[in-house]
Amino acid sequence: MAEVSEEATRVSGIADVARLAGVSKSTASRALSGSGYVSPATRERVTAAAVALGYVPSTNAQSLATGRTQNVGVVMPYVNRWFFAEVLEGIQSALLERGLDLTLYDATPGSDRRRRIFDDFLARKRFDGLIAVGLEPQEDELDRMLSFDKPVVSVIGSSPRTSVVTIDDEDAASRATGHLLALGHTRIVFLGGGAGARDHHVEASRVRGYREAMAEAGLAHEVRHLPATLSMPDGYAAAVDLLSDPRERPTAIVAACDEVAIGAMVAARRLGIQVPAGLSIIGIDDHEYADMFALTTMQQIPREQGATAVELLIRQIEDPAAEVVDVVLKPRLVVRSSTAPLGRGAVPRIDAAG
Amino acid sequence: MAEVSEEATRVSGIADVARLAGVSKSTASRALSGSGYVSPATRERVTAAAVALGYVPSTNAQSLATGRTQNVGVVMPYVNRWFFAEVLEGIQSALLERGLDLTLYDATPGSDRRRRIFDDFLARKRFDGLIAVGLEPQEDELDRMLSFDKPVVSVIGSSPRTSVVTIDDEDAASRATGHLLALGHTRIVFLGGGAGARDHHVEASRVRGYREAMAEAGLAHEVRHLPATLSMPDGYAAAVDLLSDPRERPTAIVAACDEVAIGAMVAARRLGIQVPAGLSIIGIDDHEYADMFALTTMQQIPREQGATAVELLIRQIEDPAAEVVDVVLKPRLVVRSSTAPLGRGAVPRIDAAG
DNA sequence: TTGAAAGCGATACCAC
DNA sequence: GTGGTATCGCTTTCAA
Repeated sequence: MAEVSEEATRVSGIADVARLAGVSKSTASRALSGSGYVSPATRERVTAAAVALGYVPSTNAQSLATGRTQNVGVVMPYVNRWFFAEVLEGIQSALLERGLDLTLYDATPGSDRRRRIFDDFLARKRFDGLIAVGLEPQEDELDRMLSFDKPVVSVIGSSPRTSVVTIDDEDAASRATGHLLALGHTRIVFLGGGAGARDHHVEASRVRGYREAMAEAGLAHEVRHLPATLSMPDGYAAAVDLLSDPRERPTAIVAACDEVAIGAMVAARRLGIQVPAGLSIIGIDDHEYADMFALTTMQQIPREQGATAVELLIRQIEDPAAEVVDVVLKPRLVVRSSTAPLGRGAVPRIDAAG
Repeated sequence: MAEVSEEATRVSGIADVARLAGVSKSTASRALSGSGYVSPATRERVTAAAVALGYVPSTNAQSLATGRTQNVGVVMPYVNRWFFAEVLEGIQSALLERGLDLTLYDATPGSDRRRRIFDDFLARKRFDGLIAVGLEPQEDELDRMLSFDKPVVSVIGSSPRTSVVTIDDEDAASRATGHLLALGHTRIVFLGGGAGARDHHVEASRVRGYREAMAEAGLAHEVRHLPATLSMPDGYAAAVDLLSDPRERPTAIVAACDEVAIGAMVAARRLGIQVPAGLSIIGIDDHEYADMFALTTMQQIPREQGATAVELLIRQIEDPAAEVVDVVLKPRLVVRSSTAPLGRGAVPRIDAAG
């Protein structure tokens, strides 16, 4: 390693570029950053010199001088769940397109790590803005993020103090329930959410949407919510409980998300219950696996939510006075074959598409 | 926003701390960074002043002065696959413990984005070291990463030029196959891998392990590899093909990874084939869902691989002369109930644990 | 043990 | 249009 770097040409700075182009540092800087007057001829010479030297500006020096870091911080509670991973990818590509780096803060809820992230790491302000994914009501954390005096955009969750990108969770759950009602189901259970100690905004909204749809259909007495973490294994376990007793068994399930829905499907099959013949299941997400499980679901596209969040953030970085906006997406119903009219469910086809 | 920042106290720098403590900037710096001589009394006064002012050093200025960024770059092809997400979490927590930031470069294979990451982003050298996860043989990309003259550690893949953390893929597949052979199976198919254009090192090694185990058992003529992407939907689709024709059907499957294995299980159930009664399936990973699907598998713990990678990297950052090492982990067999002796498979139990 | 001053590598204001 | 120079905030010799 040592011998390589000794032979290698010293990394060149803007001073080298200026020298080679026969201009001053200031002119070189102006020519390269594109701000300020430089004659076309000079600009060309400087650019050529930069290319010739393989000049790469030091972002550190730039940041020091300008106060801009060219970097965006992303705070999210998990990275190993479909929704979050997709949002992350959406954010990443939107950022890359604009030449911005992404610093990830994986802040598992309730962990010491999370506290440290908020107390120490974020305080370094190595970002021009922050995207908070699924941080939920936690007011103190939001306070903290806003205290840095840099723009913040939330994905998921409602906050009057930041721009927000989210789906209308209540509406999504309500329409999912409506789909089942339209198929003639009345014994409809809502599965998942409300399992943790804290009140999760997304989960609560979805439960509410379900409740209201049931109430509107005059089925308030049939309302039944079975809590579970928003994960496939937990959805599976909860569904096994739910479905084991034939007398208590519903004819349809609205799952809090696709992972839970798929867990429920697996449980149903394990118990010998045909889906959708014996049980209809609808989810919310349109998860990567939804197609293979032929899952009917309310589709959201987290990748686009991530990209939108970046857009909103950039806007605010460029113009701090830009207004805070909410982008509320309406998921669309994607019908596959995990739902069927009550009592007339067809046995699912067997092929790659499910 | 403007009015807030105007009322707020100006963010304080080390100069303010020094002034408050009644010492010079240099002394303050020494006291805070812990390098160089400072009398205990002075140190205390400086520390107190720093706390009083809520001083947070500017990492940019620090980096500019020291050349250290306090930041590690992580390059990985996906973030939405179990293995990668887990490795990422492992890396993140190890980094946070040491006060280092993590910049993520999600370099989807073959994308323009990926090229840009290598050409432009990495070139900024905003990191003290790089962790490359699953970058595979790509020599040119490795060249590029090494050209920055900063330490690089790979997770997965073998490279004589960087430290590597990986499992012994060949051994894993070979032992997985051995497990099936021991149960009396002979018609064993290897499912997954080898689907893309490029030769994926991990996949190739696993296939080889399978081949050799079969050959050693005198079953070279039974060797059969069905390609598929390492994803659940693809594993599912490939398995549907494989299992549809009863005459061609194997009695056991070694899957290239758990996602493929689970896809195959779902396919089997869809086709009415009992697992393990009619078909044994073994995977490699010990995926989050393995338990719920009662999948027998060769366990690896990617989270720990990530943490190990961080350790190796730090060591090299602190001592560039530190030797390059390979950490090769041996997965252990976790027997659940997706595998059974040939012809005597029990019907799986029905409970939460699978 | 402490302080003064010279960088680190850019940007940006202000003359020319 | 272009160049000189102060500046961003910290670290780090080198004297004292």
